[in-house]
Amino acid sequence: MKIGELAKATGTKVETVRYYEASGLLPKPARTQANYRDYDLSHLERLMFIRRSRDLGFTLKSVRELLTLADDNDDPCDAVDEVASAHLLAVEQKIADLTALRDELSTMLQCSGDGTVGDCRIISSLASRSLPTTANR
Amino acid sequence: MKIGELAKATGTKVETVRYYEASGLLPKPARTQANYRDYDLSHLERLMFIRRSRDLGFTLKSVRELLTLADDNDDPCDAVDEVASAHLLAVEQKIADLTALRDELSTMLQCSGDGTVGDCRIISSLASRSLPTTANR
DNA sequence: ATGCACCCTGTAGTAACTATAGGGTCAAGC
DNA sequence: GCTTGACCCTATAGTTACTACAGGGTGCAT
Repeated sequence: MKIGELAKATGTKVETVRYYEASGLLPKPARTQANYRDYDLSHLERLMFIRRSRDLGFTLKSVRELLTLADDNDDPCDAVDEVASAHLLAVEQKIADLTALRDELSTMLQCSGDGTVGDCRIISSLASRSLPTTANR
Repeated sequence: MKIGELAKATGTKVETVRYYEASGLLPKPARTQANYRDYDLSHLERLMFIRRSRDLGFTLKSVRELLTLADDNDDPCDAVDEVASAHLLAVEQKIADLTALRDELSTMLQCSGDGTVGDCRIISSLASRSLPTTANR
């Protein structure tokens, strides 16, 4: 199959497919006489794996790891578990961070009124958390 | 104050401060005879505003908008409100996305066992969502 | 033979920094 | 008076995961 078909079948852009090849995630396919990439089922499966992993928020680095692990069919699956668990933890952390952030934002927005910028609470709440008494963070 | 002091006072890296200047967020300060940047209180305040906004997840583009709006002290504060509300919405969307993702990940992880990669459920659940019947997405 | 959709390579652009190279400045200590 | 170390300067490249050209070739239909 040609790159456009592969791309469509996996919901990927053509450029992205080429990018995955360039970064070594997708093996180089055969070429037709016209120098077109010619993919087979194994490429399709691998690309689907990559896309699904990306959809689940794994970085390409993690995808690379997962692919390496998946290729070694006899390895214990602990390492896979580790990658996935680490990612789950990271996602949970991000949710917690974003939730805190949402609360702050919505507090900030609640006291917004009809005034001008001069006495806008949003602006002033952005301007100051702690004033220049000591260094923060 | 010198750039290092400003950086420390706002929890910013020196390079980041220079980057904000280069991208027009922070006005160019005076220079000492030795060509060192020489900041005053207004810079400190502006940088604090920027950092606080960034901490709340605003993009630099939004920060730029907020700063422009904040500078125009007599404008109605509606525009500020709009930027902040849009951001709140985006954050809420992201939380929803990540929550769905977390659920999928944790489902995936629940059925992980002690086997080898050959029958690892994580790998197979990454490999296939829908098989090459139709295009997805 | 001409149009159109598709393919090719190679390079640059995106966001928001971070890091490096290769240099100058300043105050302290010997 | 000279060195050492911490700081400052500019300019450029690297990071992540793509996306978007520019400039060209291919294949099929009309």
